[in-house]
Amino acid sequence: MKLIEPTNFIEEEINKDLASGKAKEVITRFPPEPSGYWHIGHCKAITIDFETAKKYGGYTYLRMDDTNPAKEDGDFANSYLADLAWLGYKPKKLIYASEAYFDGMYEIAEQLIKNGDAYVDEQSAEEISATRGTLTTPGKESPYRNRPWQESLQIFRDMKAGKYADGSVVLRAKIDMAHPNINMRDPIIYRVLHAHHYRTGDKWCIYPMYDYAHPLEDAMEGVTFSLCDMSFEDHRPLYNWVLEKGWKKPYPPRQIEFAKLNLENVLLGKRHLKQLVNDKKVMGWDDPRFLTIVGMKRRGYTAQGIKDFIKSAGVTKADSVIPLSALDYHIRNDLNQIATRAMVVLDPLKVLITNYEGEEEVLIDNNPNDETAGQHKALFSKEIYIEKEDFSLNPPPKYNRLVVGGIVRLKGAYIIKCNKVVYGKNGEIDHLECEYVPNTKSGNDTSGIKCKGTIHFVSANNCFEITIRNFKNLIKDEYIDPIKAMSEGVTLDEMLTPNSMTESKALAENFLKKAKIEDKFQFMRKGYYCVDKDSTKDNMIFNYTISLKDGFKMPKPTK
RNA sequence: AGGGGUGUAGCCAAGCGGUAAGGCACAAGACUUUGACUCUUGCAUGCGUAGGUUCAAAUCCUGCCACCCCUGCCA
Repeated sequence: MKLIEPTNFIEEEINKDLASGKAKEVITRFPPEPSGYWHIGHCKAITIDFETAKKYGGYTYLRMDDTNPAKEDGDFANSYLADLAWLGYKPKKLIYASEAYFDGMYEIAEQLIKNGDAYVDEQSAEEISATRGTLTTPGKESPYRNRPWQESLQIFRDMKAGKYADGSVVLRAKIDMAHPNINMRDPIIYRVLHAHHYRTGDKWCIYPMYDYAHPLEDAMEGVTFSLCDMSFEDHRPLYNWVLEKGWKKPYPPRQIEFAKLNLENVLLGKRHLKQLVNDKKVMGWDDPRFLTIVGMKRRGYTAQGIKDFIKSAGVTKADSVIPLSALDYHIRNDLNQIATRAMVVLDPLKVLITNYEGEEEVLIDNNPNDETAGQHKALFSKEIYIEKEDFSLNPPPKYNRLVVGGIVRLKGAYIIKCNKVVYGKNGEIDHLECEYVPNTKSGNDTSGIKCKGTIHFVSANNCFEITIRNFKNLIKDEYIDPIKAMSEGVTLDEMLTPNSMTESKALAENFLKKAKIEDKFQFMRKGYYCVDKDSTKDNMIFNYTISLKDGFKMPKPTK
């Protein structure tokens, strides 16, 4: 296997192992426990696992790390397959650790007992906890620690046969109760659990612990590099101990840790998201305000944008917190290349073109940055709607939209001049009276008139009402680190932005009637939106994905 | 003297003894029939800190400081 030009420390380590012959190929795994929905943090791990292996011509397994029947559920496992496919990754194989490796792990456990490397402890959970010692003091050895291995083996077999109650006995690795690393103080490697497993049913009533299971799963699978987050760094000595005592074969897997992804003003914890779902603060796990995969997908984020963001963040061991603006950048960047342009007036103001009768087609580029995207037809007619904020009675400096007596270009159509503001009974502006300049049609402008502003519009004869779902960040700006805030006593409720989801109506070009769920559009000059799954034939709902960058700083109103 | 990690700009991050890449954000300007996109320019005499080694140190050595993780029969 050839070496590559490393782009991060993990690849440097892999290169070293490949060069020295410690490893022969790069096979990785992504090992979720099927007990919750994936979020953007998982995307980082997934991306690293899959991209790293791919770069070396290796491959990646998707392995359900389902060693705890009390927490796991097959629905989650199925959701992962869909999420992974959406992200654009295809695992070499889907493996359920429970089905594939439980037998092998059990055999190895018996071997460990026979070798004197593991023993059955009959102390209570409280006793085990109390004798583990503390961060600064060593633990005490269990009275069962040096019992004959034959005794341990017999009990272990009886545990497996169902003769012991939950919590009454455990199998422990015999390492060192005085070890400065607490993980090495005779860790429990098997516990009794009479629970129904979503894959293996009632076949087992003893289940291996993570620290014992993970290295053996990796080894049996043929994984060569087991990449995980920094919180497992302290577990690496145990990972290696299990391999050394239980696996004993050449080319064991190597665990390498990297720092996980943290974002400002974002809550990702399963517990907290679940609370928000249960309390009906959001629409569900796929709420567009969540950075779960299903949430981001519904919001209109693209897999490409998410992956670009993750790659841009890099792979290191240092703690970091990335502002949301970095994610926004990559989402916009990708959407800019793929989203179809459309004209939608979010807050309509009626305009009558006094010197125009009838109607005519105008052509709008589907994507000015992509010639192959084609064009679609919009309409110009006597009665149109423009955005309220595109007209001003007392314009701020550098305002180049419509003012009384001023001109503006209607995107794809004519230049118009505003002659009169017509007020309604309540004193509000009812509509504008404008005239169009005949020889200024887009693509055919012979007038020579220079017009600074271009605004979007819809024709009354070519629009329909849609529903817009607007989103604000779920967490208030001041809570950059929500978990920390909670630890300081702030409640989840206090951190929530009030009315972070609102609905409004807008007028869209008829062209948008054909749009299907998840289709992505740029509402010109406003932002990116996508069709929500709640849409019906009579009520199309568009989710606000993200705004366009706005270089014009609208000054505060003058009065 | 518990153990394990990490400190480079507002935020990420290259750098691996030869004189601080790049991106985000921000600012100014050009272009523009989207105030988008694109383009140009600016943005660390400084690499947690104090010493030391060297012709030369973000890189090597020593001390100190700060922050993160670890006492589940969770993963």
